[in-house]
Amino acid sequence: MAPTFRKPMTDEDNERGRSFAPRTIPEQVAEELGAEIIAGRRKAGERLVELDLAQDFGVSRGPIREAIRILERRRLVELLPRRGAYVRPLSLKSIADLFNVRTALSTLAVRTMATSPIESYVDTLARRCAELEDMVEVDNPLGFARITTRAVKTIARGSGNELLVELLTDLANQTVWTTIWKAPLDYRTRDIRRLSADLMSGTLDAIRRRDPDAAVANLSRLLNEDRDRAIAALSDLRGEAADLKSLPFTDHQETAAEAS
Amino acid sequence: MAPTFRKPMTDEDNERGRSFAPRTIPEQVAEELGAEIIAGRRKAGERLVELDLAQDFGVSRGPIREAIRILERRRLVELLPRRGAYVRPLSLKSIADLFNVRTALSTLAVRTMATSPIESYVDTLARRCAELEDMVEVDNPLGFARITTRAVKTIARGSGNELLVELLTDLANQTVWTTIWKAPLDYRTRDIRRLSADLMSGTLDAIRRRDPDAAVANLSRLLNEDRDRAIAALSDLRGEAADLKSLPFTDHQETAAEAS
DNA sequence: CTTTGGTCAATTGTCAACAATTGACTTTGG
DNA sequence: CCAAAGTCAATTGTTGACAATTGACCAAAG
Repeated sequence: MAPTFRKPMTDEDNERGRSFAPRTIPEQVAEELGAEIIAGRRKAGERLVELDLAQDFGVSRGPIREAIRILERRRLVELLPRRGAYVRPLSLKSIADLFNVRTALSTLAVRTMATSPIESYVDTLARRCAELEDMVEVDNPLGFARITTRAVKTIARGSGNELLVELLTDLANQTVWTTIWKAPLDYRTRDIRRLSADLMSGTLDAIRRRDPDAAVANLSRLLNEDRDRAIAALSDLRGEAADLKSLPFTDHQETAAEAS
Repeated sequence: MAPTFRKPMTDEDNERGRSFAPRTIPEQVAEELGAEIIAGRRKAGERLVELDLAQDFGVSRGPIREAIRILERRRLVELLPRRGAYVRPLSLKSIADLFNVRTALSTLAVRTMATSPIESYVDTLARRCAELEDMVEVDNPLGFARITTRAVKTIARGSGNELLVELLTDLANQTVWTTIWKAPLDYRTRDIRRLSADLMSGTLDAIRRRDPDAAVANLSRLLNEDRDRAIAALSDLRGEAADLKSLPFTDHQETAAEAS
């Protein structure tokens, strides 16, 4: 593009319309492209060609390359050396694995928070609970999922463990993505939303009572039921889930740093 | 600094064709540089200047840039937009956080493995236990720590959850690094090695008995004692830990991507 | 003596051209 | 007709040059 110093204003930019813009171009591209992936506009397994992306975003290949590495870090794309980048597809098993890890980390977060909470986040969590309550009667499962995700992130923040916040943010993005991706969005019925909202409130109460075990019990039940429903819903699409296994890169390469 | 050994990727190299180097330059650089960081040759908080690294490794800045992104993914460096890359320093608190997350993930791994283990990894774990047993009487705390790390990774593999393997590999690298970094390496006395070896064996037995709770109990006790000793040892160096706080980026920047 | 503002070198961000590799297609020989 | 080898376009890997930003240094004013 012309030697301008800023990414040209596009529709996507207006869409996001945030007051504080991300600074560098790779970050902007990563955020936008990541949003496309999470929103399902880029299909699982789709190849991401650098030159195409460069033209789409009006920048050269350098920043695109870095953006792809950022998205790899966020587990949204898989990078195969010399073979290109692909939107990371998830097998049914790896989705289950994902939910299990998420639950394990959330459990640590909520236990920590219920032991010595950061008060301001308790209030934030209370707000999230209220939002969930309001959404019980509304048929907006995706919105409900998003609030749940935020509540979990609030719990991570409330634990004071920044590492947890970081890890759970990435994993939560993936679970939302998964949910949107192919699962029937209406698998959260009204009854289920009722139960989820109650469990989250129960978690909040337990935190306020400084009762770690109760907090863990509530939250892990919530997340495990979430997992079971998501898996069940996805299993119904077995046909499509099947050709998922045939996609490129279910295998992982060696992590080299095991130097003896 | 004087780099150890590395291949300056020249035209001659390509013509001759390297027998074993199917990997790309950024990966090689990341591995080498990551090893330097883990080995403590690069100090915590040290700035990594692209041009210097480029000259050290005999390549241009492009691959260096990507290598840095790889190391950011592995949590070994912190990347500040337009301000450069730094060897990630860890506050006492974030070390504790790290160990806690590691325990939480290991707990999930061992519970899964004890429920439905992949047999081949049970054997591998048995081998690790034997190695630990052999090292009880030897005064090689670093080696002991490494075998422990490998055993944990084996447990992750044995759970069949690839995500866990990936996450625990990164975190384990950091814990080893931390241990080397400033903690007195001799904080693992013979008695402590004795206990650790026994707890790992207990974990193995529990897995073989298909007793998840016992497996979790053994392993989490092992890891938690590890954490407590590491923290205690590091706390003795409070003076040095203090100037750690004065390093660049102990403050937490906004996580802008609070996906709307 | 502190503060404000400007200048400048060092460093990171970006780009476009070039090199090397891959995977598909074509050709050739059996 | 099939198999093996060679060819080639598309794509990723790498580079050096150029642009933009940062933080430090220094000067002048309060």
